[in-house]
Amino acid sequence: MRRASIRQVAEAAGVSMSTVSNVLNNPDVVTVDTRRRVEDAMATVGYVRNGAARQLRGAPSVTVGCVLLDSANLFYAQVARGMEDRLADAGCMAIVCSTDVRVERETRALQMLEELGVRGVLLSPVSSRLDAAVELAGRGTPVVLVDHPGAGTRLCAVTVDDVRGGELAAEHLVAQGHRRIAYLRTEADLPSLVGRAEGLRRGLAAAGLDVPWALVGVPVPPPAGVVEAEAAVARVLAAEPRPTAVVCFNDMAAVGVMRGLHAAGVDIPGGMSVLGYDDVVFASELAPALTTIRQPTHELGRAAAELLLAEGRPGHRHKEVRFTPELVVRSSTGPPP
Amino acid sequence: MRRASIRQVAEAAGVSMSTVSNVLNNPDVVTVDTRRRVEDAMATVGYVRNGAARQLRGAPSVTVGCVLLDSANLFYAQVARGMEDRLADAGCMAIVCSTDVRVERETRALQMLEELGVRGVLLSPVSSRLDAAVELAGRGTPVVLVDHPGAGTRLCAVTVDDVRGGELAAEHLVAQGHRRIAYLRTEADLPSLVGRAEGLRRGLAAAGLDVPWALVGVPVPPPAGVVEAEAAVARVLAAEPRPTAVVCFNDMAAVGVMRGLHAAGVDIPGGMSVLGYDDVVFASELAPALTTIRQPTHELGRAAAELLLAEGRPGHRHKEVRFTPELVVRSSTGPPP
DNA sequence: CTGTTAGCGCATTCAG
DNA sequence: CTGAATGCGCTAACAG
Repeated sequence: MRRASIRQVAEAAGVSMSTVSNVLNNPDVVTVDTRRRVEDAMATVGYVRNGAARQLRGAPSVTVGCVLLDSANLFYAQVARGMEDRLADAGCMAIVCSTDVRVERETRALQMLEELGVRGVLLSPVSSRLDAAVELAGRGTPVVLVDHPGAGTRLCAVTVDDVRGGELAAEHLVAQGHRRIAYLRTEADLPSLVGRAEGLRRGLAAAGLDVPWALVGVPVPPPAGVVEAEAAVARVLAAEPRPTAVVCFNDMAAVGVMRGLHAAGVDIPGGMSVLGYDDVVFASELAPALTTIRQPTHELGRAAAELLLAEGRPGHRHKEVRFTPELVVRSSTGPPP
Repeated sequence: MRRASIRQVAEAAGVSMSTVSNVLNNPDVVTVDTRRRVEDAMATVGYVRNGAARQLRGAPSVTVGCVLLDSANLFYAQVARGMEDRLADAGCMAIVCSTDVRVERETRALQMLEELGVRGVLLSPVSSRLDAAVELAGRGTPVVLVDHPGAGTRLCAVTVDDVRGGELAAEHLVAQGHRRIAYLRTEADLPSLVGRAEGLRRGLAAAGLDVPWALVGVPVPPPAGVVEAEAAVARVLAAEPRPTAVVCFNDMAAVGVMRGLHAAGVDIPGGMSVLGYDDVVFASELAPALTTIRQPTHELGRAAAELLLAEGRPGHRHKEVRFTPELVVRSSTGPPP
C-alpha cells in the first residue's frame, strides 16, 4: 500500500496539484473555499506529506545527528535531552547514535548521517583525530563539537572548562589536607579527561606540591563503568604510599569506587576521600553523599543545538561556547586520616 | 554547494550513470576494472549517496522513531540504548523523541515521523488512548508498543509483567510485617502504573488484608520527579494511621522519598521502609541501599526493536513479548517500627 | 487565483 | 556489459 500523494488529493478535491501544494506551503494565496475543499480531500484520502520528496526538492532537513559516547550514560542522556528540546523548538528531531568510544562506530554513524542528509551533526568525538568531522563539515554538513574544543578546526564547539574542573578538585582536596591523590584515568585520550588531569596538576603545583609524587594515575580499562572502577580500587589501595583521596572521571565511576572501598572496609571519607564528576541526579543520595564537580548537562546540549541551528544563518562565524564547572561539596570528602 | 551526484561520478569516470548505480547496488555485474575506475571517481568527487532520493525511489528507510516518555530518565535511557543497539545491527538509526507524558507532544512526534517515512515507530504511549498509533499503523507505518500491552489493538508490544511487579512488592512488605502501605501515584493513567497498583492490591488481598485500608495512594503531581516525590513525603507521613512503608513508581522517586524522610528525621527502614522500582544502576549505592523491583531495560529495548524489524517479513503476526520483573532485596526495607 | 511543466538524485527498465 | 529514458512526490516558475 503506497501512501496517498498530492496527486490523489488534487483529484479528490478537483483541483490541480499545485493548488494542493499551495494550500500546504502558501495557504494565503488560495481561496478560503478551495482551501477547505482541499483540506477535506486530504483528510479523506489520508494524505501525509512525503519528507523524502521535499528534501530532494531542497527543503531543509528536519533531522539532526547526535553522535555521543554513550546515550545511556546519565551525563550524555541529559546532554541529549537538552539537544532534543532545543531541536524540537525548531521543529527538528534528533537521531542519536552511541559510539562507545569506538572510532569505527563514529565513522559509520557520520557516514550514515551524511547519506541521510541531516541538517547537521552534534558530535562528542571519540578522540582528537577530527579528520572525519572536518571533512564532513567541509562537504556541507555543519558539525558542532560537544565537550571537545576542536582547536584549529574551525568547527563550532560547546565545552566545559575542564582544566578549571581539575583545579577545583585539586584545590578542594589540598585545602582539606590531602597531599597524595589518586585519579582514575581511562585509555581513551578524551580531551575532557586530559584537561581535567592538567587541571589537577596545575592545582597541585599551585599548592607547592611535587606533582609527579602527589598525583598518581590509576588506569581503568574500558568500558570504564562501575565494575571497572570498583576493580581499580585495589590498585589505588596498593599504591605506596597509599593516596588519601581519589578523583573519579564521573559519578558512576565514583559509585564503583565507593563500592570497592566499602568492600575493602575503608571508611569514606575517614579512610579515603572520593570525588566524583558531573553531579548526576543521584549524587546527593549516595552513602555518603558525593562531593563532585557539576557540569551543566542540559544547557550544554541546548547550547550545542543552538549553535548548530545558527549555522548557515547570515552572519555566522566559528564560535566556541564554554561553560564553567562548579564544585559541589558534600560528605564523601574530608581531611585525610 | 550541492553534493556530487551519481552523474558527476559517471562523468569523472567516463561511464554512464547506470554503471555507477551498478557498482553501488550490483557490484558483480560490472568489470573489476571499471569498478575500480568508478570507485576512484567517487572518491575524487567526494560522492555521498543521497538517502532522500533512494527513499523516494522506494528503498526501505533506515530510520526508526523512538517515542518515549523521557529519554533522560535512566529507565528510558537504557531502553533507548537497547533499541539503538539492535537497530544498529540492522543498519538502522533511532530518532528519539521525548513526550514528557504530553499527548500533544506524542501526536506531533508521530506526525513528524510519519512524514519522514520512518521504517517504524517504537512507542511508549502517554495514555491508553492509542488511536493515533493505531491509525499510523493502519496507514502502513509499523508500531511496536513499549511498556504497554495495547490490548485489542493488533499492535505488537513489549511489556513487563507489572501486576507481578506489584505483587512482588506487596508480598515482600507483608512478609516483613507491614500492614499499611503507601504507594506513590502519578496523574497519568500509564498502564504500567495501574498494573502495579493492581498487583499491590492482589498481593495484599492474598495476604488477607483489607485492601482499601491497607493501601493508601499518595498523588505526586507532574513531572513526578525527585522534587515532587520529596514533597509527597509530607502527605504519607500525615496519613492516619501512618503507613509503615512506601512503594515508589521508580527509583528516582525513591531517591526523593528518601531525601524527604531524611529531612523529616525518619529512619529508613527503622521508621519507614522504602521500595523502589526499576533497579537503576545506582540503586545499590544509595543510603540505605534500595530494595527495588528490577526491570530488564536493555532487553526491553532490544526486543521492541527486534519486533519492529520483524514486521513486514513474511509470516508476521501480532505478538506480545512479556518480561518478568524481579525483586531485589537490599536495605531500605525492613520490619515496621 | 489556478493549472501546467520541469527537474531534484536515483534505480530500473529496455535497447543497443 | 553500457547508455538513454522513465518516474518516485514534490515545488518553483511560469502560463493562463
